[in-house]
Amino acid sequence: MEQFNPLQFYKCLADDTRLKAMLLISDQEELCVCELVAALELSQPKVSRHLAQLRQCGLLSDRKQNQWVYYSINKALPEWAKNVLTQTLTANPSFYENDLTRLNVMGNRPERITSCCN
Amino acid sequence: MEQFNPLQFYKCLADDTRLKAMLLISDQEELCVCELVAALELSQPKVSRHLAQLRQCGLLSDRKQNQWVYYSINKALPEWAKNVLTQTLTANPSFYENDLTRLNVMGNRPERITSCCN
DNA sequence: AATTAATATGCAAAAAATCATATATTCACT
DNA sequence: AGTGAATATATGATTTTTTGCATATTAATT
Repeated sequence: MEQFNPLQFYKCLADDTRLKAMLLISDQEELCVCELVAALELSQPKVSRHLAQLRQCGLLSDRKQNQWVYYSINKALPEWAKNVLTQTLTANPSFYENDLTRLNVMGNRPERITSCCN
Repeated sequence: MEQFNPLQFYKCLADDTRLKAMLLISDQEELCVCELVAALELSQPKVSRHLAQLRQCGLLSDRKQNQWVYYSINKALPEWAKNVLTQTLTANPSFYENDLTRLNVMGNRPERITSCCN
Protein backbone atom coordinates (compact mmCIF):
# COMPACT_ATOMS: atom_id res chain seq x y z
CA MET A 1 0.00 0.00 0.00
CA GLU A 2 1.30 3.37 -1.01
CA GLN A 3 1.06 6.49 1.14
CA PHE A 4 -2.51 6.92 2.35
CA ASN A 5 -4.13 9.83 0.61
CA PRO A 6 -7.58 11.39 0.94
CA LEU A 7 -8.48 10.99 -2.74
CA GLN A 8 -7.94 7.26 -2.64
CA PHE A 9 -9.89 7.08 0.60
CA TYR A 10 -12.90 8.83 -0.89
CA LYS A 11 -12.75 6.78 -4.07
CA CYS A 12 -13.11 3.73 -1.86
CA LEU A 13 -16.19 5.20 -0.21
CA ALA A 14 -17.75 6.29 -3.51
CA ASP A 15 -19.46 3.00 -4.25
CA ASP A 16 -22.66 1.72 -2.70
CA THR A 17 -21.32 -1.73 -1.90
CA ARG A 18 -18.06 -0.49 -0.42
CA LEU A 19 -19.60 2.34 1.60
CA LYS A 20 -22.25 0.08 3.13
CA ALA A 21 -19.67 -2.63 3.84
CA MET A 22 -17.47 -0.09 5.62
CA LEU A 23 -20.35 1.21 7.73
CA LEU A 24 -21.64 -2.24 8.62
CA ILE A 25 -18.17 -3.39 9.60
CA SER A 26 -17.65 -0.20 11.63
CA ASP A 27 -20.89 -0.89 13.43
CA GLN A 28 -20.29 -4.61 13.99
CA GLU A 29 -16.55 -4.64 14.73
CA GLU A 30 -15.98 -7.38 12.19
CA LEU A 31 -17.93 -9.33 9.61
CA CYS A 32 -17.13 -12.21 7.30
CA VAL A 33 -17.86 -12.29 3.59
CA CYS A 34 -20.93 -14.48 3.88
CA GLU A 35 -22.49 -12.16 6.45
CA LEU A 36 -22.00 -9.19 4.17
CA VAL A 37 -23.41 -11.17 1.25
CA ALA A 38 -26.56 -11.77 3.30
CA ALA A 39 -26.82 -8.22 4.62
CA LEU A 40 -26.26 -6.53 1.28
CA GLU A 41 -28.14 -9.09 -0.82
CA LEU A 42 -25.37 -9.20 -3.40
CA SER A 43 -23.43 -11.95 -5.10
CA GLN A 44 -20.47 -13.45 -3.27
CA PRO A 45 -17.89 -12.60 -5.94
CA LYS A 46 -19.03 -9.01 -6.02
CA VAL A 47 -18.74 -8.56 -2.27
CA SER A 48 -15.44 -10.37 -2.17
CA ARG A 49 -13.98 -8.14 -4.86
CA HIS A 50 -14.96 -4.92 -3.13
CA LEU A 51 -13.62 -6.15 0.19
CA ALA A 52 -10.34 -7.03 -1.47
CA GLN A 53 -10.14 -3.51 -2.85
CA LEU A 54 -10.82 -2.00 0.57
CA ARG A 55 -8.09 -4.18 2.03
CA GLN A 56 -5.61 -3.28 -0.68
CA CYS A 57 -6.26 0.42 -0.08
CA GLY A 58 -5.65 -0.03 3.63
CA LEU A 59 -9.17 0.60 4.90
CA LEU A 60 -9.79 -2.95 6.08
CA SER A 61 -7.80 -5.73 7.71
CA ASP A 62 -8.64 -9.37 7.44
CA ARG A 63 -8.10 -12.38 9.63
CA LYS A 64 -8.79 -15.95 8.81
CA GLN A 65 -10.57 -18.27 11.19
CA ASN A 66 -11.41 -21.75 10.01
CA GLN A 67 -13.09 -21.37 6.64
CA TRP A 68 -14.13 -17.77 7.22
CA VAL A 69 -12.36 -14.52 6.47
CA TYR A 70 -13.31 -11.73 8.85
CA TYR A 71 -12.87 -8.13 7.84
CA SER A 72 -12.49 -5.25 10.28
CA ILE A 73 -11.50 -1.60 10.11
CA ASN A 74 -7.74 -1.31 9.77
CA LYS A 75 -6.42 -0.09 13.11
CA ALA A 76 -3.59 1.71 11.32
CA LEU A 77 -6.03 3.98 9.52
CA PRO A 78 -5.25 7.67 10.14
CA GLU A 79 -7.32 9.23 12.91
CA TRP A 80 -9.03 11.67 10.59
CA ALA A 81 -10.24 8.83 8.40
CA LYS A 82 -11.56 6.92 11.41
CA ASN A 83 -13.40 10.05 12.47
CA VAL A 84 -14.92 10.42 9.03
CA LEU A 85 -16.26 6.88 9.24
CA THR A 86 -17.65 7.40 12.72
CA GLN A 87 -19.36 10.64 11.74
CA THR A 88 -20.88 9.01 8.68
CA LEU A 89 -22.05 6.00 10.64
CA THR A 90 -23.80 7.87 13.43
CA ALA A 91 -25.33 10.55 11.22
CA ASN A 92 -26.83 8.24 8.60
CA PRO A 93 -28.52 5.27 10.28
CA SER A 94 -31.23 5.10 7.63
CA PHE A 95 -28.63 4.56 4.94
CA TYR A 96 -27.83 1.07 6.19
CA GLU A 97 -30.69 0.09 8.53
CA ASN A 98 -32.16 -2.40 6.06
CA ASP A 99 -28.83 -4.15 5.72
CA LEU A 100 -28.46 -4.29 9.48
CA THR A 101 -31.91 -5.83 9.79
CA ARG A 102 -31.07 -8.52 7.27
CA LEU A 103 -27.85 -9.22 9.12
CA ASN A 104 -29.70 -9.61 12.41
CA VAL A 105 -32.25 -12.05 11.04
CA MET A 106 -29.63 -14.05 9.17
CA GLY A 107 -29.60 -17.69 10.19
CA ASN A 108 -26.49 -19.80 10.63
CA ARG A 109 -24.09 -16.99 11.32
CA PRO A 110 -20.60 -18.32 11.91
CA GLU A 111 -19.62 -18.50 15.55
CA ARG A 112 -16.66 -16.40 16.53
CA ILE A 113 -14.20 -18.16 18.76
CA THR A 114 -14.12 -15.89 21.77
CA SER A 115 -10.58 -14.97 22.62
CA CYS A 116 -9.61 -16.10 26.09
CA CYS A 117 -7.75 -12.96 27.01
CA ASN A 118 -9.30 -9.70 26.08
CA MET B 1 -31.46 18.51 -5.02
CA GLU B 2 -32.81 15.27 -3.72
CA GLN B 3 -32.34 14.08 -0.15
CA PHE B 4 -28.68 14.42 0.78
CA ASN B 5 -27.11 11.01 1.09
CA PRO B 6 -23.62 9.92 2.06
CA LEU B 7 -22.96 7.95 -1.12
CA GLN B 8 -23.59 10.96 -3.31
CA PHE B 9 -21.42 13.06 -1.02
CA TYR B 10 -18.48 10.69 -1.32
CA LYS B 11 -18.90 10.33 -5.06
CA CYS B 12 -18.46 14.08 -5.24
CA LEU B 13 -15.25 13.88 -3.25
CA ALA B 14 -13.88 10.96 -5.28
CA ASP B 15 -12.29 13.05 -7.99
CA ASP B 16 -9.04 14.95 -7.77
CA THR B 17 -10.41 18.20 -9.20
CA ARG B 18 -13.52 18.20 -7.05
CA LEU B 19 -11.79 17.19 -3.83
CA LYS B 20 -9.12 19.85 -4.19
CA ALA B 21 -11.70 22.47 -5.15
CA MET B 22 -13.72 21.63 -2.03
CA LEU B 23 -10.68 21.84 0.22
CA LEU B 24 -9.41 25.08 -1.29
CA ILE B 25 -12.85 26.66 -0.99
CA SER B 26 -13.16 25.41 2.59
CA ASP B 27 -9.83 27.00 3.35
CA GLN B 28 -10.49 30.29 1.55
CA GLU B 29 -14.18 30.85 2.35
CA GLU B 30 -14.97 31.44 -1.29
CA LEU B 31 -13.24 31.35 -4.66
CA CYS B 32 -14.26 32.21 -8.19
CA VAL B 33 -13.77 29.95 -11.19
CA CYS B 34 -10.75 31.82 -12.51
CA GLU B 35 -8.97 31.54 -9.17
CA LEU B 36 -9.53 27.81 -9.09
CA VAL B 37 -8.35 27.52 -12.69
CA ALA B 38 -5.09 29.20 -11.65
CA ALA B 39 -4.68 27.22 -8.43
CA LEU B 40 -5.41 23.83 -9.96
CA GLU B 41 -3.73 24.50 -13.33
CA LEU B 42 -6.65 23.06 -15.23
CA SER B 43 -8.77 24.20 -18.14
CA GLN B 44 -11.66 26.54 -17.40
CA PRO B 45 -14.38 24.25 -18.79
CA LYS B 46 -13.12 21.36 -16.72
CA VAL B 47 -13.17 23.35 -13.51
CA SER B 48 -16.55 24.87 -14.34
CA ARG B 49 -18.14 21.51 -14.99
CA HIS B 50 -16.92 20.02 -11.73
CA LEU B 51 -18.07 23.08 -9.78
CA ALA B 52 -21.49 22.80 -11.41
CA GLN B 53 -21.67 19.19 -10.29
CA LEU B 54 -20.74 20.13 -6.73
CA ARG B 55 -23.43 22.82 -6.75
CA GLN B 56 -26.06 20.45 -8.14
CA CYS B 57 -25.27 17.93 -5.42
CA GLY B 58 -25.64 20.59 -2.75
CA LEU B 59 -22.02 20.80 -1.61
CA LEU B 60 -21.41 24.30 -2.92
CA SER B 61 -23.37 27.54 -3.24
CA ASP B 62 -22.62 30.21 -5.76
CA ARG B 63 -23.13 33.93 -5.90
CA LYS B 64 -22.56 36.20 -8.82
CA GLN B 65 -20.72 39.48 -8.49
CA ASN B 66 -20.04 41.40 -11.66
CA GLN B 67 -18.54 38.99 -14.12
CA TRP B 68 -17.38 36.52 -11.50
CA VAL B 69 -19.12 33.58 -9.96
CA TYR B 70 -17.94 32.84 -6.44
CA TYR B 71 -18.35 29.39 -4.96
CA SER B 72 -18.52 28.67 -1.25
CA ILE B 73 -19.42 25.71 0.94
CA ASN B 74 -23.21 25.36 1.10
CA LYS B 75 -24.25 26.48 4.59
CA ALA B 76 -27.15 24.03 4.48
CA LEU B 77 -24.76 21.08 4.31
CA PRO B 78 -25.40 18.59 7.15
CA GLU B 79 -23.12 19.04 10.14
CA TRP B 80 -21.50 15.63 9.70
CA ALA B 81 -20.51 16.51 6.15
CA LYS B 82 -19.04 19.83 7.23
CA ASN B 83 -17.06 17.99 9.87
CA VAL B 84 -15.78 15.52 7.30
CA LEU B 85 -14.52 18.40 5.18
CA THR B 86 -12.87 20.12 8.13
CA GLN B 87 -11.15 16.93 9.24
CA THR B 88 -9.89 16.28 5.74
CA LEU B 89 -8.67 19.83 5.34
CA THR B 90 -6.69 20.04 8.57
CA ALA B 91 -5.24 16.55 8.37
CA ASN B 92 -3.96 16.70 4.80
CA PRO B 93 -2.24 20.03 4.17
CA SER B 94 0.28 18.50 1.80
CA PHE B 95 -2.52 17.30 -0.46
CA TYR B 96 -3.33 20.85 -1.56
CA GLU B 97 -0.36 23.00 -0.55
CA ASN B 98 0.88 23.41 -4.11
CA ASP B 99 -2.51 24.64 -5.23
CA LEU B 100 -2.63 27.09 -2.34
CA THR B 101 0.78 28.43 -3.29
CA ARG B 102 -0.29 29.01 -6.88
CA LEU B 103 -3.38 30.77 -5.64
CA ASN B 104 -1.34 33.06 -3.42
CA VAL B 105 1.06 34.07 -6.17
CA MET B 106 -1.73 34.56 -8.70
CA GLY B 107 -1.79 38.08 -10.13
CA ASN B 108 -4.93 40.08 -10.86
CA ARG B 109 -7.21 38.32 -8.47
CA PRO B 110 -10.68 39.79 -8.58
CA GLU B 111 -11.43 42.21 -5.76
CA ARG B 112 -14.28 41.21 -3.49
CA ILE B 113 -16.61 44.01 -2.65
CA THR B 114 -16.44 44.04 1.11
CA SER B 115 -19.90 43.92 2.53
CA CYS B 116 -20.66 46.93 4.70
CA CYS B 117 -22.51 45.01 7.38
CA ASN B 118 -21.01 41.75 8.44
C1' DA C 1 -11.45 -39.65 -1.35
C1' DA C 2 -15.45 -37.22 -2.44
C1' DT C 3 -18.42 -33.43 -1.21
C1' DT C 4 -19.77 -29.08 0.44
C1' DA C 5 -19.18 -24.26 1.99
C1' DA C 6 -16.54 -20.06 1.95
C1' DT C 7 -13.72 -17.20 -0.50
C1' DA C 8 -10.90 -15.42 -4.36
C1' DT C 9 -9.77 -14.29 -9.11
C1' DG C 10 -9.27 -14.12 -14.49
C1' DC C 11 -11.56 -12.39 -18.25
C1' DA C 12 -14.79 -10.10 -21.18
C1' DA C 13 -18.85 -7.15 -21.41
C1' DA C 14 -21.36 -3.23 -19.83
C1' DA C 15 -21.83 1.04 -17.56
C1' DA C 16 -20.18 5.26 -15.84
C1' DA C 17 -17.04 9.01 -15.53
C1' DT C 18 -13.97 12.03 -17.67
C1' DC C 19 -11.93 14.67 -21.23
C1' DA C 20 -11.08 17.99 -25.10
C1' DT C 21 -13.19 20.86 -27.94
C1' DA C 22 -16.67 23.80 -29.74
C1' DT C 23 -20.25 26.89 -28.81
C1' DA C 24 -23.18 30.00 -26.04
C1' DT C 25 -24.09 33.55 -22.60
C1' DT C 26 -23.29 37.37 -19.74
C1' DC C 27 -21.16 41.46 -18.42
C1' DA C 28 -17.91 45.38 -18.49
C1' DC C 29 -15.80 48.76 -21.12
C1' DT C 30 -15.23 51.63 -24.99
C1' DA D 1 -23.24 48.60 -31.06
C1' DG D 2 -18.76 46.06 -30.70
C1' DT D 3 -14.95 43.71 -28.35
C1' DG D 4 -12.97 40.88 -24.87
C1' DA D 5 -13.02 38.38 -20.46
C1' DA D 6 -15.35 35.15 -17.42
C1' DT D 7 -18.28 31.50 -17.16
C1' DA D 8 -21.46 27.81 -18.63
C1' DT D 9 -23.11 24.06 -21.47
C1' DA D 10 -23.25 20.47 -25.18
C1' DT D 11 -21.18 16.72 -27.61
C1' DG D 12 -18.55 12.89 -29.13
C1' DA D 13 -14.45 10.20 -27.91
C1' DT D 14 -11.86 7.92 -24.52
C1' DT D 15 -10.76 5.94 -20.22
C1' DT D 16 -11.97 3.92 -15.87
C1' DT D 17 -14.90 1.29 -13.05
C1' DT D 18 -18.08 -2.14 -12.24
C1' DT D 19 -20.23 -6.34 -13.22
C1' DG D 20 -21.35 -11.27 -14.38
C1' DC D 21 -19.83 -15.54 -15.17
C1' DA D 22 -16.87 -19.25 -14.83
C1' DT D 23 -13.40 -21.22 -12.42
C1' DA D 24 -9.83 -21.87 -8.78
C1' DT D 25 -8.56 -22.50 -4.00
C1' DT D 26 -8.93 -23.74 0.67
C1' DA D 27 -10.89 -25.88 4.72
C1' DA D 28 -14.26 -28.70 6.95
C1' DT D 29 -17.30 -32.83 6.61
C1' DT D 30 -18.94 -37.19 5.42
